[in-house]
Amino acid sequence: VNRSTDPDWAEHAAAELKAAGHRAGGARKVVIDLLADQHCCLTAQQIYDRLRERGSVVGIASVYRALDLFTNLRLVHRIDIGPAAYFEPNNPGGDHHHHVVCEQCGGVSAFEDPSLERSIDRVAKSMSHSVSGHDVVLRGTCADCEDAG
Amino acid sequence: VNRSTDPDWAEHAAAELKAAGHRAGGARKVVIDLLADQHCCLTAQQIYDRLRERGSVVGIASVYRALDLFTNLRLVHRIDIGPAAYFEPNNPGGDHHHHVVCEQCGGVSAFEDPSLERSIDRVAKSMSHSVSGHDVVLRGTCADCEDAG
DNA sequence: GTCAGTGCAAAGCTTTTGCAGCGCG
DNA sequence: CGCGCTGCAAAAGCTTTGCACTGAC
Repeated sequence: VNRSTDPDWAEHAAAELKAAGHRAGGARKVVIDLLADQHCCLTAQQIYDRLRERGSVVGIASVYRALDLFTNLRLVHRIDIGPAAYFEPNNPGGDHHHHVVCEQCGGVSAFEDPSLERSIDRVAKSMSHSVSGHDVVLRGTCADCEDAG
Repeated sequence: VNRSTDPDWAEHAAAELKAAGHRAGGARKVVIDLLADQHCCLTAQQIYDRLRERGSVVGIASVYRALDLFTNLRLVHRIDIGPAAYFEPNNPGGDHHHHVVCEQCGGVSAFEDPSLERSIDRVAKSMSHSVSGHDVVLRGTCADCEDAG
């Protein structure tokens, strides 16, 4: 769960945008490229900051608009953790994972577990609600903070 | 997962507050009583509105302060869904459940599944992160919206 | 040339904080 | 009768929206 740089996803996202009738603006491109480089989820603010560090001057409103569009097209996945929303590439097919949050430092990391997925799928099928997606968030203290505290 | 009114929890919460050295203010009491009456989680704004409907004039700041205190004492459980935080009584021992959100109407309902819990506990134990809690959120379309749409 | 996409600034929500006064213990 | 709790109002995040302008097609 630590793959960096996913050119396949970036291409996939660009193709889906075009297919949905959207033009290829500059802000969307750099947001896609940044997301494709990440190994875990980021907030809109983190994306904005990293883009500016890289020299891409984009407005934060464009970051939000891009993320909103990508989320609606199911190109990115949105996770609500505490007061902010986190975003990450939604890889069609592979790499389905969930998140662990450190209550001390706020750090977010990823994990995956096929048998947990099977449990969730089974529950989802047994409900009257139709279920199209899910999220699991574990909360606790990460190894670093455990050592420090 | 549809038990309304939980006087046991209200008593428990009051006792824990006292034990932690807190005074019994009016705002905290009505928030506890309201939460004890609910069958599912509420946002701070919903709690504020329902209290005023009932004739309890409390400031929304006091609602937030009460919820923050209760969460720290682990008397209530906080769930982040979309842009807002939801709160519900944290029943010691029984009634551990999770939530399903309707993407159409925004409605939140509860479900429980012991085998899902076992899956999560097993994953939690296998991590370097120490894990003290977790949440599962399913997203989809509820039966009513499915019929309507 | 048209209109989607963009950046900036202002506004909207949720949540937190400052402060004076009330009231529990 | 002190200090914790409360309500109001102002402020502090996160996110969305209005608007004029740029640039993709």
